Amino acid sequence: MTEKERRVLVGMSGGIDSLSVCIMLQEQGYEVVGVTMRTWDVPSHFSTPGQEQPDEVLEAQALAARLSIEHHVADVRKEFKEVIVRYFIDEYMRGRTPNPCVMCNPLFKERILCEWADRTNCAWIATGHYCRLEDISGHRYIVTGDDPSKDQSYFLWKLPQEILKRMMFPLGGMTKTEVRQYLASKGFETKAKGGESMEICFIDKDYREFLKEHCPDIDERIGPGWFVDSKGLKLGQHKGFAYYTIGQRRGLEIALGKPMYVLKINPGKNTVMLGDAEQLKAEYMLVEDVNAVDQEELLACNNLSVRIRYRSRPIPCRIARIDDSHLLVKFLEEASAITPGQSAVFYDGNRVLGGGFIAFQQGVKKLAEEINNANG
RNA sequence: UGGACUAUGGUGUAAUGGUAGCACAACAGGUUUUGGUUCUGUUUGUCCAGGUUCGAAUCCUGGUAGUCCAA
Repeated sequence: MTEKERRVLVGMSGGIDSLSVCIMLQEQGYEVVGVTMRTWDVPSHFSTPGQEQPDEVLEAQALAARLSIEHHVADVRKEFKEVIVRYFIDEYMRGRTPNPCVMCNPLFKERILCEWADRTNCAWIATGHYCRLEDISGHRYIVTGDDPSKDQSYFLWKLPQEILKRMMFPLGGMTKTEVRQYLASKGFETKAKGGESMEICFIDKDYREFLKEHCPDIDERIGPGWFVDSKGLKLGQHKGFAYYTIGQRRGLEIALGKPMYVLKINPGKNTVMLGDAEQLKAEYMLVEDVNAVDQEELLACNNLSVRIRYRSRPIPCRIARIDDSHLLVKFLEEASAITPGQSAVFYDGNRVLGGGFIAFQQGVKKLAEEINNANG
């Protein structure tokens, strides 16, 4: 084993999970280097007057010092704003619902960790994600973590093979409870009992406030419009389509005697369509920007299921290829609130075969019929 | 302008003269590495002024407002 292969870079958030990763890898004989990314300064994360770094960065530094590991702070605020925050705002302005964690992991976090790994002579990169890796016939797959309530494979479908081949996810075989117990047994009792680690997440409170702050002309660009029903009948006024997302119920400020949900957002007409829970259900969906470990395998899989949002069971499905980056998905069980912009992640059992982003669903039924006719 | 009807939380509605209830909305909390969902909890009301009654959302009188029909 070369010197480089003994060195592993850990993305340290200052939280419970990444700390546990550091300790575990140290115990396994690795030389651990910690990197903490300063992505976005959330005002509430500066709890002491005059401090220059946000709390999570200070916490990570303190933990690294306690473990006597080399530690760096990567100030990536500018890029984060230009890439992730920009994407986040643009998606809402297009009438879609962004999936920032999905974009952030491959396009940002892991890429920057790679750069730092090269710079610090580390062969490996580790994070505290709850998922596992499996190598099958030359491909490396992400597999769900063993703690079903914590599994984070959904957010990682976009990671390319070249990055995956350097990665380690030491927590994939553990439950959150086990991680806490482990941490306590290593002398971090207080930390182990602490609340969930504070996210490195730029949404402090409500994303709507965030949009207004960082897109000051939003209300000029997309002012109030109409809530309509599925027949186009006006139901009331909305505040601007960017403030809503498919499946949303609360915050509509409209009383119709039964719960109403956002069915569709039409940015062209600035209308937001509402309906009941029944109308939210879908048989088909269109997925774009498809990215598979092995496209042939994905298309041929007959045990396929798809997750259309984090924290939901994968839904059994069939897929048909439309072109290189588009798929038509047919759900075999009930699916609800198909939300453009969110990720669709395909699984064979617990193994991620690929994913894509949910597209606008215009014409999806017609497309499905055409494909059925062509095949039948 | 004549006639008829109605008036209950933010909205829509219930309550033989006897504790004003329901749904939706709103708010708060829990859950949660995106948004949304779900769960738990909470607030808010009898148009106004009189009268009858042990007791009025309910009955009576007047006012006010709205809707409908007539012109």
